[in-house]
Amino acid sequence: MTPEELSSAIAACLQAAVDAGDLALTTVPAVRVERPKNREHGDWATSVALQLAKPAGRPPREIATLLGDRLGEVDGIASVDVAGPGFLNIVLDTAAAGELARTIVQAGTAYGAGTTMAGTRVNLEFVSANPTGPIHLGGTRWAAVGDALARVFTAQGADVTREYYFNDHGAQIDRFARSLLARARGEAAPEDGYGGEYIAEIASDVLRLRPDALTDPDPQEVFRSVGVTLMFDEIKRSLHDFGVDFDVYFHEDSLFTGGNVEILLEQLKASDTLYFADGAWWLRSTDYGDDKDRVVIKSDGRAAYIAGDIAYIKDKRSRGFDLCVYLLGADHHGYVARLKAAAAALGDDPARVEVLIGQLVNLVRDGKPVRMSKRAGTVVTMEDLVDAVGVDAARYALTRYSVDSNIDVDLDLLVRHSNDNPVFYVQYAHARTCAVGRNADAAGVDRSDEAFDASVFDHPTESALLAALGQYPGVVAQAAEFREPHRVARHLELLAGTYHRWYDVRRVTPLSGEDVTDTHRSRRWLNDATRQVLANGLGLLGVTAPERM
RNA sequence: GCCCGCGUAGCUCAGUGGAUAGAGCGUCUGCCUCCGGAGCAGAAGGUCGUAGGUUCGAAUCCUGUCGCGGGCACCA
Repeated sequence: MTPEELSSAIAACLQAAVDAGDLALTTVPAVRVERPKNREHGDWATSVALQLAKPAGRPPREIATLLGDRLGEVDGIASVDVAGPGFLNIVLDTAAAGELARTIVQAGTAYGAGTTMAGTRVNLEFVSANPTGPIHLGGTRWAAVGDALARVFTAQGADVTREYYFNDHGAQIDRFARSLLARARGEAAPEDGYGGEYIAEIASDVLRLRPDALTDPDPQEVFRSVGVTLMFDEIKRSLHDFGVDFDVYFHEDSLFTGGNVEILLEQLKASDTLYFADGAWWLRSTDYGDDKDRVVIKSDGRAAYIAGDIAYIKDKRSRGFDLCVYLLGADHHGYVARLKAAAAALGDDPARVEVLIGQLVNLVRDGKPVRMSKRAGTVVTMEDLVDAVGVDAARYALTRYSVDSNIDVDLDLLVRHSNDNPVFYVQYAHARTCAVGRNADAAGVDRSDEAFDASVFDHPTESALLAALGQYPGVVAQAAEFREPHRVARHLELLAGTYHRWYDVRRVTPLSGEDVTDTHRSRRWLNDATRQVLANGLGLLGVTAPERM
């Protein structure tokens, strides 16, 4: 019995109590069951009776007793106790709890998948770094988190499009082009331009592809178009090597071709969300929490930057997405209100635009913060990080924290103590399950259906392991609901620890001289179920699940 | 000044209003005569920044306050 099934059973008992007139409730709430910290409190516990005390107008313990009596009759539940102020502590039949091992093995890679987002078409935009340089640490964090989030959404049945907004339109690109040109001519970088070795490399690559670049009538344009393409190819390659491939690379430039933005702006003037003042057209972004309204059409009649954002949202929605999610760094948090207002200006429901703000990554060296600067060349790139610790460790380390937290990355420390990364703890647990499986095969401990006897799982570590396995689907659903893939990583760490403790006290393969029994065979199921969940979870994070380390 | 996020063990961080607040790293003590010691068992270590409030119950919700990070253009 999984926590979800137990939760449904409790809800059913509540409904039955209401139907029988034992309990006065207008609505039966969602029932949350949790794993008590204290094992004395049973396998699972719920505080639903405490929550219902007020609406039902009854003392919590009375409700708990009434509910517990009904719950005790449910198949698979061994006992129900009322404790403390009105908690219900539930103990499952060993066999009912253990059945989960078989369920998981049979479900395979599908275990943990859900349907909470079934049928939802989601556009998930992340990274979207300007093609004026390689992806740095911050972008790397969003690549890891965004891709994991996409996988989590997909696991909940969503149809996800990973999208990268390619800013190839504005003044920063011009600065980039001028920087390349200056370098090719052997001049110093422009005052507002970009430094760094990569500029020299790209400049020389441009010259190799276009030997005539410097003598072209418009050399800067040559460096712009070829340079941006080269830079973008490099970004794509870094992302690919990082295990992140986008479905759509959207070029900002394409919004402006054919005068589409101008046409849109004319239409927008009719929107109540826009108004005319001081010679310009403004977006009422303050209605969505902005500090001030934003200019959409400047007084010179030209489109402001935000016009592109509006056109982009329109484009996304016209492609049929139900939900447009943006994953942005905290340095862009001012965008939230603007994007919501932009959706409203289009006559759209702002709730369809969801902006996730993640805190920034700090570069630290010897415990001291180092300011990253493209100009100064003190940027740590995605490639630097991967070179230092590898893709698995990098992705895991960037995904296991809440995006609400700033994280520090100390490259020197990472190189020195790369085993500190909990990814190895989790991967090791997976490799161990595989090793146990190999040994079991060699000893003839097969996994036949008729040999499975869940009632042998009578050790506390087995109860704990089954509980952790049972919680996994709920964790994935929560990760999707709250857009927090780090929950998956944290649960895998819990599961790995639980597995190690079980491994320490229970053998799958018999000692030499002993016979293979159904106890061993049943444990094989549990071992393999654990392997499956670890593999599924690591898969959601884009981290490999090695069979050997 | 205004807005957003954060403040939990020495360090890095988990913690959908519930029972005795957790993990990893670090420190200390044990465990390899049989499935992987990249592991396990145990110990030490906390006024959950701070002051109030709401609640039967607050690390969690609300308000003030202090500290840290970020943002506040007719730039893009």
